[in-house]
This record gives sequence, C-alpha cells and structure tokens, in this order.
Amino acid sequence: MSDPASEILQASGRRAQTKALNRQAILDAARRVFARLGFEATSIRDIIRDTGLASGTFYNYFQSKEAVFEALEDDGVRRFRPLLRARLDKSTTFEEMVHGSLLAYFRFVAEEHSEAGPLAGIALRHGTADTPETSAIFQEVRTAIETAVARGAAPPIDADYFTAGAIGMAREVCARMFLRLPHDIEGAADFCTRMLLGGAHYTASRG
Amino acid sequence: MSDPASEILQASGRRAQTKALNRQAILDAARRVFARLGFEATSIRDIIRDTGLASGTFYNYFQSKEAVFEALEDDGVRRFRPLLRARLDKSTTFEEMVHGSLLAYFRFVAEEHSEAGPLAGIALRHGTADTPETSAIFQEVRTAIETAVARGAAPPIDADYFTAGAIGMAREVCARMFLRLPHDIEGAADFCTRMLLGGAHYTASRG
DNA sequence: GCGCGATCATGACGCTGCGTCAAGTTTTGC
DNA sequence: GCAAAACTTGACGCAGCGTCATGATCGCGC
Repeated sequence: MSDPASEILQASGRRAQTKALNRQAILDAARRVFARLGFEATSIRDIIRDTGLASGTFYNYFQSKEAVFEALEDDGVRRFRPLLRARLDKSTTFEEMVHGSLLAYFRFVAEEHSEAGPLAGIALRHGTADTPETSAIFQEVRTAIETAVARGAAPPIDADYFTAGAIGMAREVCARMFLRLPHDIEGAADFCTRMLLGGAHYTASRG
Repeated sequence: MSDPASEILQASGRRAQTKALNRQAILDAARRVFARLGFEATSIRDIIRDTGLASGTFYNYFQSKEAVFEALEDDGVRRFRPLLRARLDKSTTFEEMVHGSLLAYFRFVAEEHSEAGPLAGIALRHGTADTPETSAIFQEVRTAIETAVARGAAPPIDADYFTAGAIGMAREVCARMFLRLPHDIEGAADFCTRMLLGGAHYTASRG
C-alpha cells in the first residue's frame, strides 16, 4: 500500500505521514489565502476553512498567523540557502563572490514572484522577519566576507556593517527593479555589485 | 477664555479644537500602548481604553490599528523631512550631501529611540510602511541626486537605484549599529558614506 | 490478531474584540 | 434663541479567537 518514493514523505509511520500532510496542507492553504486576501486581512479562520481541517487542528501545528507566515518565509529562505552557498563556495575572487551572490538573490526572488505566483502580493517583505533561517543567511554571508578579508581576497572592511548594508541595498534595489518593465535582473545585480565593490575598496583605502 | 498661543492648537472654532485634541489623544494613547504591548499584541480596544473616549469615536478618526501606526510613523518622517531638506540644500559637494544626509538620519533615529522612549520597541520598522511622507522622502532624495548628477557634482549614476540602495543600506546598518555598544553614530554614517561615494564613482567609471 | 495506551482530529463553547448605528449632546450659523 | 449640523456615546449583533472534552485512529507489545 505504501507508495514508494512518495513525493513529500519519507516518514515511516502512518501517523507521522498525516502529520506532515496536515502541516503542508495548512502551509498550502495559507499561501493561497495570503495571496488572495493579503496578510493583514486574512484571519486564521480563513486559512482553516481553506484547509478542510477542524479549527482545533490548526493549533496543533502553529500558534498564530504570524507563525505560519514565518514558516512560509523560512521555506523560501531555506530553498535559497544552498544556491547562495554554492555561489559563495565556488567563487575565488571577491568580485565573483559579490556578483554571484547578488545574481543568485535577484534570480531567486524573480522566480519566486513569477512561477510560484502566490505570495506575490506580500513577498516583498522577504527577509524582513527575523527567523532562524534569515539570520543564518546573514551569518553565512558575514563569515564568507570575513574569510575573504582574512585571506586578502577582499579589502579590509567591517564585515558586519558590509553584510547588513549589502542585504539592505539588495532588498531595496530588488523592490525597485520590480517597478520597472522589463525586469532587468542582470542590470540590478550589476548595479549593486559595482556599488558594493567600489564602496569596499574606497572604504578600505581611507579607513 | 481662549488660551493665546496654546501649545497644540491654533484652531479657530471650539469644534475643530476638540477634534484635534481627540486625534492627538488617540495618537498619544497608541504610542503608549504600542510601547507597552508591542504592535501585534495591541487591540484597537486597548488603545480606546487608554484614551477614555467611547469606542465609536475612535472610528471617526482612524479606520484601523494600522492607520494609527502609519499616522505615528508619518509624524516621525514629517519631523525628519526639514532636517534632511536643510542638509540637502546647504551642501555644495556630493560628498557633503551624502554624508550630511546620513548623519542627519542616524542622529534622528537615535534621538527617536532614546528621548521619545516609546515606540522604541517597534520603531525599527521606520520607513518600512509606504506612506505618502515616506515616498516623499524618497522623491526628495532622488531629485537631489538627479540634480547633482545633472550639474556634474555627482558621477553619472542611476539615481533611482542609488536612492533605493542608499536608503536600504542606511536602514540596515542603522539597525546593526543599535546592536553595538556604545552606539557609534558617526562611525556608522562614515561607513555608509564611504560605501556610497566609492560605489558611485566605481559604478560611473564602468557604467 | 488483540487490546491498551498514546496520539491526534474534531467542533461546540465561552469569550473578547470588532465595527455600526440610533439616540443623545454640543457647537455653529443665523 | 433656535434649528440644523457635527460629533460623541455605548449597547448590539457578529465574527474570529483559543480551548477542551470526546471520540477516532494508530503504534506497539504480547
């Protein structure tokens, strides 16, 4: 009876299986409803209705609407993390690192917006919430920069500020890019790359 | 009977006076309650209670909790605007413009956090909402940059992206600055200034 | 296969906050 | 001084909230 290589679930027991299914059902429903009504306007009850489950069940999985949203966002960030990781690992120069990361980021956001459709209305809050995954990304970038600085590949800069500034810049420029048609992903990534590289060198040369 | 040079109100009629008083009372109460409970946790009823007014009265002034928050934030941005304006107007070089604006911003946020106390818990959402005042700030900065570019004071850059990137960077670095003790406002402003100036020159030299 | 204990889904329940609106009060204009 | 306009008030019906007693389902040991 067990479907071999089932898409979602490698869970052993039947119990754990439905548990994962329910969780996913709630997340899927939330995605739909958020997309339809917007985050503020949707009630937990709206999500529950779209789920088919009983109201009590919801609370076995999430404590609030915010918790569901964070889980959704965490999903996104978790999918992005390996892409970023790959870019950081395979880059030899600082320039390559910065440009590769930005490109990966802009492409990812663009894909999330088009393909995944739903969440589009609210997705520009990406990375705003302070989930563990989000701060993991921050740490990862900062460590990569610290390493680059340590081995002389990057100018001596304040890695903490640089990371924060880069993320902030990327987020805002990304949002701005979506207001232009057609969406010039390469252009936006290039702009940020130059700003950050030029800024890093200039900062270091004064310091 | 009329108090000459009354603090808040130059309103002529008695009607308009209590109207302004009520509005202010709601804003003050909201400030207190948001600071005490946090934005998410406070209900409209909490604000109303802290106000002493009847529940129906609230809805004569604001439509939702979010509307009150935006009004509060708008107040902040509105107070900041002339400070920024002054910096932009009196600066002759591009460097002066960038550095002055950043310094004004960091100082303003720092003061809002300490002195005004309340809102501290949630104030780091500053500039995140898309109010008219917020986008007015954006326009003002962008226009200043376009002007500087036009008269050759600044390198030829994409003013739209540059503005967005600068604001994003400033916001994130600012948030980061508050995690360090003591708060080094000058240092954070200097960092951003160098990043942005260096970035602008580098971007322009490639183009 | 049986049965017991653990685990989880269910949905009705009491409660709280929501926005409205008819009634009452105050202000304005004449 | 009076009537219309403007505004406040708080009770009301309604909707969403989170809980919890009940019952169904599953895992596990025999």
